[in-house]
Order: sequence, then C-alpha cells, then structure tokens
Amino acid sequence: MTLRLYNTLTKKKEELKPLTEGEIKMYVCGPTVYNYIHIGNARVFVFYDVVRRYLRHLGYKVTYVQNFTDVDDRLIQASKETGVPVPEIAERFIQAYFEDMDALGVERADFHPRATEHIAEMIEAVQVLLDNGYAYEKDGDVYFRTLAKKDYGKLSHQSLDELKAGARIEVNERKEHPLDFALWKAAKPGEISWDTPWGPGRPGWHLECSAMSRKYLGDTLDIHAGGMDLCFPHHENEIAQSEAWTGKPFVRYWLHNGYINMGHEKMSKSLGNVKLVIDLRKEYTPQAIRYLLLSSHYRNPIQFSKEIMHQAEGSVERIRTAVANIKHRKKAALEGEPAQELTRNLESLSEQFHTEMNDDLNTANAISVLFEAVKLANEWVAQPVVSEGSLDALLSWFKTYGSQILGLVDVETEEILDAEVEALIEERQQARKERNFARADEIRDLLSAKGIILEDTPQGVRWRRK
RNA sequence: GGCGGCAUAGCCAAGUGGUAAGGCAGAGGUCUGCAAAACCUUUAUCCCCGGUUCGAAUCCGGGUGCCGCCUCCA
Repeated sequence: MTLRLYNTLTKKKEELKPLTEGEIKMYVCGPTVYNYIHIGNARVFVFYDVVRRYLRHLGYKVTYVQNFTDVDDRLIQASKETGVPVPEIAERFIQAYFEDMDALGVERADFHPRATEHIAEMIEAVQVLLDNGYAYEKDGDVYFRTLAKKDYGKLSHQSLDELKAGARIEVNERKEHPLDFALWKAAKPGEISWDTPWGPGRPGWHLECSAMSRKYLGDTLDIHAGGMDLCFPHHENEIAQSEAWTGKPFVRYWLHNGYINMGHEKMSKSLGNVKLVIDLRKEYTPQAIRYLLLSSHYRNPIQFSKEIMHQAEGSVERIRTAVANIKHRKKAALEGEPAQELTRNLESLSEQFHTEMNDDLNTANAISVLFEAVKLANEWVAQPVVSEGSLDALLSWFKTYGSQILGLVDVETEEILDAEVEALIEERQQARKERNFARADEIRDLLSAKGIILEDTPQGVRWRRK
C-alpha cells in the first residue's frame, strides 16, 4: 500500500515516489508577516503539518521547509502607515505566528527561512537569469521573460495566450509582455532596500521561494504545497524561475488545498469577515479548530460558522471522553496481556486508517476510523473484566493515530485534581454510601460549576474536565 | 471572454459502476438512586431532465444553482 497524491501538475493521483529513497523534501509557502494569521492560513499550516506527520509515520525522513515573507508591498505599506520599520513589524508577527501555531499543535518546520536573510541567494538567481536570457532589467526593475519559458503555464494548465486573453493585469510599460513578472523591484525613495549590480531594490515575491527552497532542499523538491490561489501566478512563476535558473525540474508533486468560506462568501479583508486564529483561540479549543480543518478533504472548501464549530467541539469531546474513560478504567483493570480479539480489531483499524490516508490524504475518512476506534474503546471500557494490556493497547492506538498524526486528542497529559476537590469527591462517595443523595447531588453540582464532571460507574466514580 | 470546482439526511461530511461511511443534533430503549458517559434502535434513494448499462450518487449529454482562478491573496 503506497501513498497516492493528487498532483496539480498532472491533474492525477500519483504514487509518491521520492527522488531519494526514504526521504521527502517538502516546502510549504509560509505567511507574509504583516498581520496575525487567519483561519485560512491555519488550514494550510495544520493540514500540511498532518501530511508531514503522516509521512514520518510511514517511515520517511522528512525535511520540511516553510518560509516567512518578511519584505513585500504589504509590509512596506504597513510600515508607512504606522511608522514602524519593516523588520520590527515582521519580527512581531513571526512571534505571533509561532504562538498561534504552538497553540494549534503545529510542529516547527525543520527550517523557517526568511526572505531578508537570503538576499544574496536571490541576487545570484537574478544574475543567472539575466545572463542566460530569461530576464531583463529596466530602470532598476528586473523582469522574468515569460515568452522565453516555453512551458510557462504548465501548472495552471493554461497557455500564455489563454492567460493573456483574460488578463486583468495592470499596464506596465516596462514589461515586454503583460505576464512578465518582477524578479527584483527597484526601491522608491525611503523604502527598505539592498544594493545590487542593477541598483538598490528588493526581491519580487515569487523569487524567495525559489531561492530558499533550493538552498535548503536542492534543485528538485518532492512536494511543494500551498493554497489553491497560489497555483497561479505564484507557483507558476516559481517553476519558471527555478527551472530557468537550474535547468532541472523544480517540483515532483504539487499539492493545493481549498479555501475556507464564511457562509457562502469568500473570506476576505474587503468583506470584513476574516477570522484570525488569535481570536478563535479564545472561543474554541485547539482540537476543535484542527477538527474543522481536517474534517473535509483538503481540496474541498470548508464552511466556517458558529454552528459548525459547535459541532466540531462536540465531535472532539467524544474522542477526548473516550480516552479519558480508558485511563479511568485502568484503575480497576486486571493485569494481563491485550485480548487477541482487540488486537486484531485495532490492527484492522490501523490498516483502514492507512488506506484512507494513502488515498490522497483523506483526513475526513481517517477521522471516521478514529471514531470507530472510539466505539471499540467504549465497548471494552464497559466490559466487567478487562486487562490492563487491552486498555494500554487502546491508549497506544489513540496516541499514534489520534494524537501523533491527527493531533486531535491529547493522550499523554495526566490531569490531576487539587486536594480540596479530592476531598469533596470522597465526601460525596460517603454520602452516596449513606444514601444521602441530596448531599451527593449538591457536591456534583458544585464541582460541575467548577468545570469538573463526575460520573458514577461500576468501577467507581470517574471525573473529567468540561 | 478563458480555465476549473462543487451540488449527498436538520447540520457537517465521505463515497467515481453493484442497491448510501463517520460526526453533531433529534426520537425511543438499556444501564443509573437520579444523572452523566456509554451501548442498542431509529432519521436520505444522493439538485433537475435525458442517455449508456443487467445495474449509476458514481459514466455521458443538457439544464439550474453556487463558488474559485485568470490581479495582492492560504
């Protein structure tokens, strides 16, 4: 069973065959750090984080690179408006990015290169492209000559003529062709800039990904991913520059994920419906946010709404409760090996999980396998006799698939109660024994108000946090 | 104008030829001192029309509706 991925380049699901056996070189377009990231950005980072975790689970050595665009028009604009220098704005939102991602359980990339720290590499690329005829300089700007790249348009599957016909491109007299794009932009007075043989300026947006991916991953990457909107022109332009620069294929598998919509509207600044992660974190659990982002196939759009988030909370609650109940059940379990029947069932679920993920990363179906495991766990927990080994096998399954790959449940953290609460629970147990149900219910309500739910089971009282 | 996607139960969402996964919500039941959690049962012929086929949510044609890209954009 091998992993098949839908490749935008070929419009087909293809078996993943890495350039180097057992290794995956993966690059994901990161944020432009002029603001906090929104839920749409988060979909990219959470989903490809899961992809990376899954590849690692399959045994690949994954090198994962995600850039920060820390100089561009929007940063310069923000700097002009606020008077804060570009590097300070960038630094602030890079830190904010990490805080958001830590909260959502997104792991750090192996490299988080910043555009401004790779100016030399970009200048080198521009120089090569100027020398080999794929670029031209005009008034301090340097443009890529798209007509020179015969297969331009191969990613978005449109010819230069088709693109040109529908183009709503700003008139720019300096360009030879409307679809030529800036590799380097001459600095306007007062703007942040770097010196080059063709005058002071700053890199064009597309160039950084070509330069940085090459530095950390080499000429040819296995996987390059990002949002669907990046397909054209950003990724198309990256291909053009990189291949014109190195003469080698740039990327083997291109992955593009869908949007998040607000109701039936696209989320956009102009509509004023952008949901920032930093705000959503105050309202929803990280697991529910991840659940939303993984609950439909990555190439499909996701609707965001309060109701859907409420449903997501309910769904992760079911998983969390199941894991908590397994742990509680261990206290009254007998020593022993896992039951064979359970082992077989869990192996079957693992296999199903792999089948779903191997079919173009179908996290929606992988989650449904997780729920089958929940049901299985609940059945075993309810049995009068169960071995510690069986419960550990269940916990181990949830740790691998629910936690390490999907990141939807925390299996490791052991929660503890303070002495006061422990005493109340003990008092309630005594009251129940004496059939003083009024006092028992009073204590249960009291703890409920504190966010602690008590449940009486044949194996004694169990508790969990709301 | 060009390119592309989507339409499945109250809601979310899988499913690309063999008689509709999973989750949330709802109803009934079991268990419980009562609850909770859990388990069991229950809720859809897949936008419309036509075609191909023994057989289609799944393929083809037409229609309707929604959306994206072609410009900064996850």
